[in-house]
Amino acid sequence: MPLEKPIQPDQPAPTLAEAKAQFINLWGVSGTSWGVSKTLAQVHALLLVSPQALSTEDIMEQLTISRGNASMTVRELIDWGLVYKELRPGERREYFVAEKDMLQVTRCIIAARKRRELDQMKRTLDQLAQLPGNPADADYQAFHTVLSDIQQLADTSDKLLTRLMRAERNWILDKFLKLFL
Amino acid sequence: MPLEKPIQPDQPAPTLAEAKAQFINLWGVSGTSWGVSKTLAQVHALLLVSPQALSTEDIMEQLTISRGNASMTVRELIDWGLVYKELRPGERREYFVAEKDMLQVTRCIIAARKRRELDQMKRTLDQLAQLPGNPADADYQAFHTVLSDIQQLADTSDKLLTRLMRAERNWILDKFLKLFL
DNA sequence: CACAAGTTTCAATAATTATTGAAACTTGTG
DNA sequence: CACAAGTTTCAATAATTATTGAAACTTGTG
Repeated sequence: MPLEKPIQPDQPAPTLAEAKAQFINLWGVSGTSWGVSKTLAQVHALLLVSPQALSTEDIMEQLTISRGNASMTVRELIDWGLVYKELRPGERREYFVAEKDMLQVTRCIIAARKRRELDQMKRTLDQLAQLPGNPADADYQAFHTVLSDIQQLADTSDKLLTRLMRAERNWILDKFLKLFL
Repeated sequence: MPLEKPIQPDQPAPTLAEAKAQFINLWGVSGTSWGVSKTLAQVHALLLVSPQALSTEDIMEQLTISRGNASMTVRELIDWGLVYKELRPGERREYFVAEKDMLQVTRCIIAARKRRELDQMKRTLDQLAQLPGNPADADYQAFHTVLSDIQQLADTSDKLLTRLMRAERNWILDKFLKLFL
């Protein structure tokens, strides 16, 4: 709740905490239009703007979410490769840090979305394209044209995304953009 | 319902109708992982594999959805630029055809997703970056670094998507892929 | 092995999002 | 302008998805 509507500060300029809260809020909203849960995006944002590693307890407190939610969400972020566990010798409690290199973050996000949105579809398309039918039927041929156009498109996207994922920072900035824009 | 579980055909090979039904199903499932409603994706798929234009009535019937749903969904597809109205002289009823050129379809989808996912975020980011704070504070600077990294990333994505949208078929296939893969 | 300090799971519930369907609207025609 | 043949809107409801929180589990230590 303190993160949603920060109290009016004494000085006119917003405090750092407020700015962070707004950022977490923005990321949460954007997250839902990106197809991830609000909480996932918010935890990611919180860790991105935290200089130190945070514990599950910290995350629960700062975002006012339940322990279960925090635990599951952090685990998912680790799966995506966006967050790392930080273990402190002699402490039982686990701490979490976000990957701060935005290029790396982008790679993880592209990889995750590709897995979710593209790979499954390609598998099913391949299967569909195999269904044999009457090849003399004009209607059937039209259907197959649509199908193979989509397959080609999926393949092209796949290649493009794979390439982007492997891209180096300089490659993106220099070769790519300067060449094409 | 006939579209969900097609009855066993007499001949071993699947009928065209079955293959189409499976495609509509696939597209519907993929749609949800792409963040659009199942119905939107299904109506699009249905129109993609229909050689003739279909009326609202046809769509309702073939997908067993309500009139309201069919009406709203078709209107949204028209907004996206994926479907056109076809008016027949002397007829009150409206018919709908899908854009069949997959390159064009891709452009529409990229444009729509960019609008939804990127443009709003860029606007809010710009706003956030303006919030002034204490520039001497190291913590504050770290925050601003994250912010401007994200902005740069958003800008790069924006340019890349804009470029892709304008791309010609041959440009994509030849120059782009052959050069980079 | 008992306990403390944590983490994870998962059934119940809350929140969100999509869909229905009846009423309101639009448009062309006699 | 009344009516027929359609389309659109939108409040109510259904379906889906996210979240809670208590119970089960895990792990290290005396």
